[in-house]
Amino acid sequence: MSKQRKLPLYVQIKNKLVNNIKEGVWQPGEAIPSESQLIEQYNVSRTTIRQAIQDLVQKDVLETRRGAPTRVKEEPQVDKGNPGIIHKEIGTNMEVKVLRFEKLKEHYYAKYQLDLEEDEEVYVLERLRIADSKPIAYQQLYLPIPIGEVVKGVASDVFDIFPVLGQHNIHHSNIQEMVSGSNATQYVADLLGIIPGEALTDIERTTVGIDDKPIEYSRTKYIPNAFMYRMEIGK
Amino acid sequence: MSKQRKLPLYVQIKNKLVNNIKEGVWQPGEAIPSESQLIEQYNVSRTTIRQAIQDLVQKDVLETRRGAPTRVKEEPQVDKGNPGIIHKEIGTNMEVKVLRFEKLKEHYYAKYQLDLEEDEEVYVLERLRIADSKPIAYQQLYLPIPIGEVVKGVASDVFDIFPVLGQHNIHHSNIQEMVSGSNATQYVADLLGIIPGEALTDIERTTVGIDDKPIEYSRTKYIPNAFMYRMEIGK
DNA sequence: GACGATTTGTCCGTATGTATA
DNA sequence: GTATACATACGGACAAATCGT
Repeated sequence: MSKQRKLPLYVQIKNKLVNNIKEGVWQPGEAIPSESQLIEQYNVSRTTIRQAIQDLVQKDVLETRRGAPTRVKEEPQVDKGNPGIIHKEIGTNMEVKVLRFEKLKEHYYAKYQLDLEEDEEVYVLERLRIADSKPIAYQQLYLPIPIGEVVKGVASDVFDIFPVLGQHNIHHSNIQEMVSGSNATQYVADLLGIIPGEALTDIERTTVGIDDKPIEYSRTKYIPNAFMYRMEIGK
Repeated sequence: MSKQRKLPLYVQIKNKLVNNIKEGVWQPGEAIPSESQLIEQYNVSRTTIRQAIQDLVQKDVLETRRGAPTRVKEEPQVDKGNPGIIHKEIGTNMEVKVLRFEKLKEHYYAKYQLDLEEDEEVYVLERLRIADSKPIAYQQLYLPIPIGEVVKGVASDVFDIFPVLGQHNIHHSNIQEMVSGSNATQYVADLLGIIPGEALTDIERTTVGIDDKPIEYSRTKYIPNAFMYRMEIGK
């Protein structure tokens, strides 16, 4: 710990603050001690405390408001959904219908995306996403076995599997998506009630967990005007 | 501009710095005056100068290194495609064809998106994006007058206007995009050589500059299988 | 390579403004 | 209205990295 001594004071303070949050001393949403209190506690200047706090505000760990106490951010920032991405399916009455849910031995590309070994199995889940009784998307999800087991019971109940995974402490840290166009095959067209050859908007997604292991590889084919994809980048 | 007086000093300084960059007084890669010089020039304390600079470092506008002069970033951030966004138009031989380029008095929604006053004019640029002699997209760009003047000369030569704007020291800090589906109108279908009613992938984009003023609002309608949109988020 | 001047980074203390509770 | 909190702004000091001579 002697190396700590070489770190700037404000970084040391920052680490202490983060530790208090990690250890649950200060819960999300809770106020942390005021600047004056921290000055006394750590025996440093206001500048130092403020620099530490400002850094953490920047990282979305803390939240400051003039006049009000500084608080720990509600969102644990790891799993804040999609930083700046919104998928919106247009409709009011949403359902999902499971077409298929089984283990697969052979599916090279999915296994490649999920970084699985040649002899490992993979779960495949095919669903129809339905809005107001009309199918709007055909979705294929490929899941590693442990993830699949979690999803198994709820595949037909939940529209989005991530909250469920979150409940099982499976969190993602990285999402990669590819949006492109394709033409409906006969099979998909029949499922979606459209004409073969009609254009679809495809979303191909690979999700990686906080342990850097893939969680999910999926392909979803949307009827274009039943779907909206919104994105914001930058600062 | 008396409202400026109510802004914190460091924000005023920040704006002045950004203006110098925008006006090309300080070119990308170049050093800006030292803190001591800025203190003299603006007659404020070091704290104030530093806060302004730190804010811009945070926004990737400036770059500081202990011991070395502070410089304007070479690539004012987002220009190169940002935290993992790739738009790919599928084809080898790319062209653009300008259909229309003129000032508009009336276009409420575009003005709203561009944060313009009721009586201000707006440039509208309509182009056809062509790959291998086949039209793949119909694009409408709405630009504030000063931006439009810059684009004016090159509208038919460049596929992407941002590098051009970059050369004129107009840089963006924020992009918001909406991807959705639509059906081709008769007008657009004729332009793209498709059948009316066929599905298109729409990209609606609002781009904001480093001075927080909107640069561009655009709508592009792509033939789905001529276009790919790839995105990565997370750490 | 060494050295001094310059520049940014860290840290202290203090004072005042302004929003919140 | 009062007290408390963070936000802004000033000033000074020394450390550490860089750069030109």
